[in-house]
Amino acid sequence: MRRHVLIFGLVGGVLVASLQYTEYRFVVIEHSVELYGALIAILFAAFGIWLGLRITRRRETIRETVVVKEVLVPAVPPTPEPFSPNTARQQTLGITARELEILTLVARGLSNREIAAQIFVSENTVKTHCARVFDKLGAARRTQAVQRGKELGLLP
Amino acid sequence: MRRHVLIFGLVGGVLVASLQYTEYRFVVIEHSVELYGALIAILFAAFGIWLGLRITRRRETIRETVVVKEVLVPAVPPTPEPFSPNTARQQTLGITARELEILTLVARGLSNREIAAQIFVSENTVKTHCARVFDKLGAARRTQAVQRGKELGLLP
DNA sequence: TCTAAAATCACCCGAAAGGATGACGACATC
DNA sequence: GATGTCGTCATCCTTTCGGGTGATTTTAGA
Repeated sequence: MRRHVLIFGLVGGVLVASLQYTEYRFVVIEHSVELYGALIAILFAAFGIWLGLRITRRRETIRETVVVKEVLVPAVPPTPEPFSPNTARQQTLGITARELEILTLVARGLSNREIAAQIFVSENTVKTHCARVFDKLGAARRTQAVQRGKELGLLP
Repeated sequence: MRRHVLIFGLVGGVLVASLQYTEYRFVVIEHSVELYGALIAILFAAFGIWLGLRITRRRETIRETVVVKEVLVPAVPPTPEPFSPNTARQQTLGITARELEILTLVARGLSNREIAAQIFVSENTVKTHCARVFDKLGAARRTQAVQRGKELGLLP
């Protein structure tokens, strides 16, 4: 995580350097300092948002694994079907929270690339999670994994 | 996380300091646009981070003790849910019976080859049916097609 | 503080899937 | 007979998936 700050520093440095460079070539002529500032502002605001999302993402997915609720299933389940995930089964299969998260995104029909973009990781990482969860589910394809996941009550 | 903000602040400070330093050493020309830009950059990066934290700061991490408890559910047959396929929707989408048949097999997690073997046609034919039904469902992948099919009531 | 698990990322390779297009025969309908 | 739909099959090409391996970083828990 420290790495992000480092990256930030580097990017900032490079940006400032390049800005200095281009400054002396184009921008300064038109004295559009406001535009220049706005550009930097937008750029860094976006970068900051990204960084904020990235460093907090892991915080929210922290260990919410074992919150086994002692829920009594009503005799006549209401129609909305809240879907309580079968955490016990997930435990016995050794499927991590992250893996299940990827699996749900797979079930929504997303490609590895789309999943990667959505949770801010590389496509390779998504593939790794997929491979692991496929192995744990005994599935050879993502469609099969989704089917198994629904059978086992891991997915709604 | 506080630590990271701290580090971030430090890096930012160093950046500004070095900028100032170099500013006063070499580029003492009247315009300090770089410093201005750097300041804006840092300011808005911080703002972005704050924003990112804010928009994702919903639930605190909850940690509870593990109490895996088997609850005896009042025996209620899950109500097999006869599942009447939404034929009307199928009609409006122009999905043929054969295509829906292939789609259900896709939903079961079978590969094109397995489907071909099961319904005694060539793999190419399966691919053609798949392509057609994907097009009609507006899906790019089979997982997406399955998801759409369930949403539309075409699949159980 | 040390250790094990989890998460991250990369690279390679082969297989599977998907897109585009064309073709052919069966069958129904006009 | 002409037309249209459906099912069948093919080829070429590109993209995506999946398996395997190895590595580093982060986190949790003892």
